[in-house]
Amino acid sequence: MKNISKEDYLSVIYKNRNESGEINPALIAGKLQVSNAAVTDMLKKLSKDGHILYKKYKGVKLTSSGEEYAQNMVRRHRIWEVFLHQIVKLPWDKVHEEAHRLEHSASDELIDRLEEMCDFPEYDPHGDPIPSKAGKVPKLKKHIPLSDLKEGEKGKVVRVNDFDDKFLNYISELGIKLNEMIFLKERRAFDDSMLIMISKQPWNISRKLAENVFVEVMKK
Amino acid sequence: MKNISKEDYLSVIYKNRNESGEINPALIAGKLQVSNAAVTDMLKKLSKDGHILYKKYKGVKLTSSGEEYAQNMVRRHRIWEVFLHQIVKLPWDKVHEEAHRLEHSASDELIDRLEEMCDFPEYDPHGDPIPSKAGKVPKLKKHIPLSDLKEGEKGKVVRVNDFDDKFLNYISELGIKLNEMIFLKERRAFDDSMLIMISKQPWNISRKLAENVFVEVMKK
DNA sequence: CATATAATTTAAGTATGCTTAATTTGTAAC
DNA sequence: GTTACAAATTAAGCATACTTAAATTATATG
Repeated sequence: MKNISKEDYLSVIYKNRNESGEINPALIAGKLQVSNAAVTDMLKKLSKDGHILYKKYKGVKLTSSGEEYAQNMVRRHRIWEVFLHQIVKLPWDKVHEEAHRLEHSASDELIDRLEEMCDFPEYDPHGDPIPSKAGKVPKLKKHIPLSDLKEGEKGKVVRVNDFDDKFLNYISELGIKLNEMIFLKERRAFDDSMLIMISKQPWNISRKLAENVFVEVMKK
Repeated sequence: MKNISKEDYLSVIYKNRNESGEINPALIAGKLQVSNAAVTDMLKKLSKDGHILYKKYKGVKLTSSGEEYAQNMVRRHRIWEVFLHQIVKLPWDKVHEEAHRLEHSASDELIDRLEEMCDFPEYDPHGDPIPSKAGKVPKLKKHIPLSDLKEGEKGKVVRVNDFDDKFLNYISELGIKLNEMIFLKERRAFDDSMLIMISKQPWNISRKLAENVFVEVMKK
């Protein structure tokens, strides 16, 4: 129970860095709901531990050691999510929060056992890939945000952002879940909202919502 | 993830207080492997929180609020133990350590769900009673330490102390487990050891070991 | 009943991970 | 190329939960 904060920081860096592997302190602060000063503090420690490359006022990047550590934390989190959903039968929109608390506590052996019980899943209940014990990360099918779907197109939900519990709760009420089909009927330019159909039910959704649901475009 | 230490202190007090509900700081320090000074420190905080009655140099006692809190922690721990053993199939002697890490993290809702999955167990894998959500603590059958068994008597294992992982591991190797029959063949006065039979296998065990295994005396 | 000793408490100090406020730096706009 | 602004860092301080060493208290024994 010692490295909870460090583990959280490394996870956030791993999950939110850009294509070149960099991330701004302010983004970390936002995700973790702490001050920028707290982030600077922790970056120094992580740097001293050899988990990140860090130059003052320059970018932050994971070292291979940091990458390994972070990837393992992400693995732990996602395996807990699958386990809680698949075995314990917690609802899809509740597992994120619970898994976040448990991910720091379990032994590696328990995580491996849970993975086995879930039959070595490749994706978590939100569609995010689960790194294997050996460090392999399953590839996702090509997908785009729902907000980029064109009028008249159909998409299959392959991933949703789990940035917020209320968001998950809400889309779950709309019937949005993994592998569900969404048909984009109409876009309303004036407020960027859009009318979608989910199993014959029409819903009007905001751009913000659509940006956090990812679909594989289906041929008509 | 805030009250880990407080929760541990309250659990230890709950589980180790004497018949009049009191406990010495030194015993707490021993169980938690911290200094006596650390205990004094925490006792002040727990007292300020209203969880214990505490007078300097006098005894320590749980208030009803502290009792409730502690009992809930014990409940959480023991439900995790049963779950890890019964559902996850971890070996009997491994669940204590793992449960200890998880007990602080799960939500009350998850604990209730795990309890339901295990079919509302009354005892954990070491024979300790599990307080119900309503606060009821199942009674144990009348039992004595194995060290008090007389030569020629037979006892059924109803409980073992889970004070130490190595201890559990060792007795598990001897074949000692819940509901197992133990026959006391001979006592050796000179070193307080004793010769026992477990499913036709003889073992010589120390007094220390025998003091931590509890049996229900069986009629011949 | 004085005193020795063991348990307990206090005092001072450490590490971690935060906070707010002040300062420094990088960069984008003029 | 200044300058203005936002982002990042430093500084000072706080809470938690420990540590060791010194002081205090309870009590057990002669």
